[in-house]
Amino acid sequence: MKQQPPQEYLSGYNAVEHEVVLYPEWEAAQIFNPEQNIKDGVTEENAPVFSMVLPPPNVTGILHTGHAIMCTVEDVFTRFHRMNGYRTLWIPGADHAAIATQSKVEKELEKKGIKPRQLPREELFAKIQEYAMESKSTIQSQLRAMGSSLDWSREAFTLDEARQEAVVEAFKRLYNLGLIYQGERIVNWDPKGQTVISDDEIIYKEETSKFYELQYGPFVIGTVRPETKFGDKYVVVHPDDARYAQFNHGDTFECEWINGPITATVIKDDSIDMEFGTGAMTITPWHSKVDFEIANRHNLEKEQIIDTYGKLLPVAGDFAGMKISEARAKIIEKLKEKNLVVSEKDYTHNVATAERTEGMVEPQIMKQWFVAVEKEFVLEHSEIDGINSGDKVTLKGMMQHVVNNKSIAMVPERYEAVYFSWINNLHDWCISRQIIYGHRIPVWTHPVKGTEISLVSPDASDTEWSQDPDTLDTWFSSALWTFSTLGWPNTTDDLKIYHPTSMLETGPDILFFWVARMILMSTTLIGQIPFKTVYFHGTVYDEKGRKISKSLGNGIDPLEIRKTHGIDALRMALTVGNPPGSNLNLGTDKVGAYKKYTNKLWNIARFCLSYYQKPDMEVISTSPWGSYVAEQQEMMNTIGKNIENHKIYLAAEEAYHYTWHTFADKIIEELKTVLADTEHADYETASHTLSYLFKNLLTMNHVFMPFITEKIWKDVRTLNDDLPRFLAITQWNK
RNA sequence: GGGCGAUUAGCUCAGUUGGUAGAGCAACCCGUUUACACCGGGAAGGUCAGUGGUUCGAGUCCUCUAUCGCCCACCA
Repeated sequence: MKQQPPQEYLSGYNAVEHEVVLYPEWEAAQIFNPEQNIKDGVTEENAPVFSMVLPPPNVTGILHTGHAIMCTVEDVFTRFHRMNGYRTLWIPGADHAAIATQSKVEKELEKKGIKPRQLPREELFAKIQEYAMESKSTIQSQLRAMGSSLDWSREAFTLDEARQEAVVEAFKRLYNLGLIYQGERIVNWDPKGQTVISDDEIIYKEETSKFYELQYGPFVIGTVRPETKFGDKYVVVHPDDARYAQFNHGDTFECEWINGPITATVIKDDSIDMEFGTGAMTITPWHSKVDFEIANRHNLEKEQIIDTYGKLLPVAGDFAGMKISEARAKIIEKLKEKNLVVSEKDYTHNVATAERTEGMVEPQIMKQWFVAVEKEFVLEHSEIDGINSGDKVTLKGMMQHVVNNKSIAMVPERYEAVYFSWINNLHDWCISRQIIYGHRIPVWTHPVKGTEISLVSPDASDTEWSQDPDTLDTWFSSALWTFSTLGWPNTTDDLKIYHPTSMLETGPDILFFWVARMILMSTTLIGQIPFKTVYFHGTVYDEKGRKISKSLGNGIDPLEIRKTHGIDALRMALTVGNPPGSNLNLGTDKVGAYKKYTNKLWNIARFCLSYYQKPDMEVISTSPWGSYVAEQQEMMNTIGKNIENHKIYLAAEEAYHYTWHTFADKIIEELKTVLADTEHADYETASHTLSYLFKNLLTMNHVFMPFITEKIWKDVRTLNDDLPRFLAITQWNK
């Protein structure tokens, strides 16, 4: 018998209309909560576990294609495992993104004429927090819009109460192990942002500036930064340089310099490049990393020339108080008057700028907090392959070990080499920042009673306790993410069940910032790897392969495309042809192609719902179309295998191809002639077979296109009421 | 300077251990009384960047080159 499909199937598929209804239904039924799945009998309690954390989006912006790709890929893996009987957990959250958030809010305050740095600390913090909370709720709703099957009951924020507890505990343990220390070191100072930043937060920009050769006693030295040269009293040459053979290490000489005569010392050091310039240079240890190291090797004096606002100090004499940018030309003028400029030419080189503020980075020697990556310590508790509890280890060593022995696998594999090359050059991690938004360094000092690590004052009645004014690098708290979201430092069931997590899916741009730091924290603090597999998705470019940028206006806004094409279409476009680690050139055309696909599926449903009846396997077994059943089963196996092997780009394409060119073009075409005649001898078997294949077709497509398939499932259930309430919790192979 | 990736149909890209080149989009021809014109059918389109090699056989493995992209380091 034949029935009318629901009225809405008579026109094309309207994506948004269904999307906005379905997500709240999923959420209300808590089907993305693994414990609820067990209660509902969807998952066995002792089933294998699939767990994953969502890389927490920064609270500074709105969802972009990068987020969309992340949600999509992760949701495909999550839904697939949930539908295959795994106890499946995917945890949502957001990152407070310390510097990024603070500088964004400060800019807005400045526009209103408010000087943010003059506000009391608490007041500025409150304003930033207010912005962060607002932005966070926007992002949450956008993650839902993508169809992400996240367990919202476990939502976390890197700066919420539970995570503060985790951060303080982590700091305390590392401090007690001697891995966190405070030291005077040369650091990257951002005068614009008024904070230190880590090496990884530097962006090098090409710049053409003047390269001067200056007469320095008997030497000619080169520089692009004459404004730092006031205090230079060491000239460094290579020990093997024949040109300077007559000078010995430690020789001194008098020479005329910017502000009058000085006494200079000759230093011989291997690090000098004899080919470059004259092979002689003077050093400014306070404001250059390389110079700092040379000075340390030879025990030379260091003197600060530039203050933290980028202005010259009294050592500059007449130039004191000037900004370096304006001082440079004037200094050269004076040097010319003194006849000390030998030559000048254009020179292209890279200058260090701060990622967030885009200000020039000015190295400074400062007292900061560091994590020691090469210091040996005893790892009390270890579940790591190849490391025993009580072994002596270093952070660097463990970070290398777990990837080296494949405890953690990266997909694609080539990122392992990138990872190792970074680790090999790793220096101590500077974790203190001179901003106020973030986790405040939990170090309290007392003039008499010493130092304590805690979130609040060790003794509120004793006002002599004072807390370190700095905050922690935002990556310190996100490095704890795989286990802080599961309740650490408390010993929770969640930790036991879901950690180590199964997979981390993220962009390769945060391999060092985040992936490596998570490995560091997890191995050290809980003696486990944080995840077994790291899957790197590609970067999205436009259809011409250009970077997405605001000025080009070439980005696809997921929320706009949602209105015109629907999320399912976007998800397909982001999945097909997007292998891990390779870039994805995405244009509206591609999304349009998959919009047609959703419509195709819609029309398949219109046909199949007309002939649907509860499939009876016994009837089907006598069907002349048995090969279709076998073929579909094989297809689903292939798709499943490809997902397990991280080839979702192939899996999605296979589902697409099967749906369109096998199911629609072959199977429907063949069965429709039989179904047109209710008296046909094969009518019953045709109807049962079609219904069965159709039901599986929805399952097959659900992980990629959750909305449309779930909507159709609802209509299938009206004809087949013993099916699970949601397709999202229906088993893949049943 | 060091490293990685890419180069396949007009465009965007697949091509799993080497065995006669694939998809989508675009363009071309034909076809609309009931699943769908957001469609169906058909045809067309490629010395797989170049070079040398291994092999019975190379888009696939190895050499070198070119172009593009990315990452890391950074020289005063």
